[in-house]
Amino acid sequence: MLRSASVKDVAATAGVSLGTVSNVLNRPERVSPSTRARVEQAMADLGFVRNESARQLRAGKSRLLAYVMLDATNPFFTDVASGVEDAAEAADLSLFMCNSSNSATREKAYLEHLVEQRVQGILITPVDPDSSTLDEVIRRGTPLVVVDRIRAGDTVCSVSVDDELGGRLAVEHLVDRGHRRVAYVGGPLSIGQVSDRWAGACRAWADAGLPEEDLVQIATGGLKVDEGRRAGERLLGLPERRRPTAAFCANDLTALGLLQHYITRSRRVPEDLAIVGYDDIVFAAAAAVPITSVRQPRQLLGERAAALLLDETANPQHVHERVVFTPELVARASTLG
Amino acid sequence: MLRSASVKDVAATAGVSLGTVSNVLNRPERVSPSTRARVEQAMADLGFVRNESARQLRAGKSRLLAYVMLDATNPFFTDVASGVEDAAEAADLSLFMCNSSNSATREKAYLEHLVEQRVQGILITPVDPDSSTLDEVIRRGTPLVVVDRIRAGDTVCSVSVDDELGGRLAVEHLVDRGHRRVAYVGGPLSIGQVSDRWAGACRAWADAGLPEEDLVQIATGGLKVDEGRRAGERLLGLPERRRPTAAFCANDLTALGLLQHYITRSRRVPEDLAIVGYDDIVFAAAAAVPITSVRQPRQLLGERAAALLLDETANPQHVHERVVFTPELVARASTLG
DNA sequence: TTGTATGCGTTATCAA
DNA sequence: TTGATAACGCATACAA
Repeated sequence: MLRSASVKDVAATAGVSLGTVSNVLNRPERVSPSTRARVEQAMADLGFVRNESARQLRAGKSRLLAYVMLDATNPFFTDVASGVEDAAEAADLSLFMCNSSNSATREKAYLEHLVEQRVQGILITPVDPDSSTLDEVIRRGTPLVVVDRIRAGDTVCSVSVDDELGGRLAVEHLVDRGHRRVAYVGGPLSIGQVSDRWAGACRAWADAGLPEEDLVQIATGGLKVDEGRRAGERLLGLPERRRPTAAFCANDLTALGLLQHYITRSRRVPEDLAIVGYDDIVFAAAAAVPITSVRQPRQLLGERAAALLLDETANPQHVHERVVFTPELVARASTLG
Repeated sequence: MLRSASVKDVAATAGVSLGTVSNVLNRPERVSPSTRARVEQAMADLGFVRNESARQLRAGKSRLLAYVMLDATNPFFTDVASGVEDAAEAADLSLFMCNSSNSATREKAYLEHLVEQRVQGILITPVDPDSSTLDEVIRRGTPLVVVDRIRAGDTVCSVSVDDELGGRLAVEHLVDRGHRRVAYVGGPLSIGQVSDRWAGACRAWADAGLPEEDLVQIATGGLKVDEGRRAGERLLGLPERRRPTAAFCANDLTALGLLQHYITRSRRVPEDLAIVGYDDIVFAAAAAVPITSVRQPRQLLGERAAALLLDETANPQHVHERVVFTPELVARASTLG
């Protein structure tokens, strides 16, 4: 099959004009049943498939949406993606999923491609929400919505979750459970999430009237399982009387690593260390000691972001919105004993 | 920005012909430095972006590759995807990632779209490798490679891992560790993987000269964490003298669920139950009791599949190949005590 | 009800 | 070195 059949080919074998074939495709009611049947037969015989590029060119716009994920190996983002997917499907749009893998270079290359593809719009969890790369995209005419991050200024819509509140919920819970020396595990602080959750943690700590120095920060270089393990090492390396009795981790991956380090060293969770994670990924609930975690409405995040994007493309009076969802603490054995 | 600038617009503002603009884009060496500068300036001023649809239409083919995943929430597939992504990037192709979420309907819709997009080729882990939907795609001219599944006949390339061998490795390991009553946890058997691993398990069991009835099957309805938990319930519901001392799970998700059920019931792993998983996802190694698992070369699977696809698109003498990789057992605490 | 003609943006061929 | 023109496949306005 060298070149696939075009409307012209179909027209020829059906013995009708090209316009009629097009009518069969787009306004079948205008075509008499008999010719329609003939055309449809010809299409079947030739294995005719619409050429989307040509349609797009003609239409002046595509029926494509794109979601640029920050890290496809983090279940949090695949859940967001699933929300986006549902929304795209409902709007009869195809979804282009890309994974920047936390690389600004890769992200930029993808954005370049997407703009060239004339996607209707881009949903993105950017490596750096304030990068000028995003402005460039907008300047060139592709609407963009930031997911799970906040961007300074009001040039785009964004959908996120209140991370400071999340941090507060986590630490309030630990304080309620009687903990008076707590570690915050996460990093780098340059990630908005990490610093906001830390800010919320500090706030809750101060509100409880506890001394500042008893909320310690275990700074990590990232938010993967391995960094959690290393945080465990550092905690166990502290002299016992100064060692925190609870840890609040900036995400579940680090929480899982930390849990593993403690358990494999025959420490008990929550007796030796209570743990709170963040994101409530399926593996948090599935851990040997189910992990208390701050849940974010992941699917909803994706769905809502897609809705904003669609509004921006369709509605001339669209105004940029900043949607902030509320997180929720899910208490499990890792803090309840 | 209503309509983005075209080559024609660029030509007009630069005061040159349309052909010259095209030359600047595609054969800059043919254009005198001064006019080239003028054209480039105009492109910058107008925010010109190539229209990929038009290029595609003109070229007669796209620069798109697609990977249709079976389940984006399973880390196994995101790792395969990352391999595909690397290969696509190296070949300067964009990658369209889709997620069928185990739904044949959704899969079909995606394939339809992809064929219309004239993607160069499709990598797919199909819901049903023998479905005629795949034939339809091929018949309409889009090359296709099956990933992590095998399809009867030789109409397509496929890349997979020897699941029977994997099953054998798992059970041999358990037999070596002295287990004489073992459960196989997984289902439904209609999934090739599940039945092949079971076949391998049986083979190893027979080779060890052990009585058939002591390798028991705990059939599950799927391969998620929850099914693992339920399998745990069923195991603990057995009278102790007939209860298996080890379980081989058809994937890590079920292994994690099973592990959790045992641990939260204060059973010990591996003392009360040794556990072997399959896939060696990051969460297997990260479990409180690190899980022994059969590792598959996930990234490589994706890369190799992409390579086969690219060969099929570029090489007229391409012949379909069936690549089978060898799995490897990674022993950890869940069987080593 | 059906046919004809035009243009979307790009690239390549050929002429100037 | 640059310019004019045709073609890719489709959808639509308009003519028959």
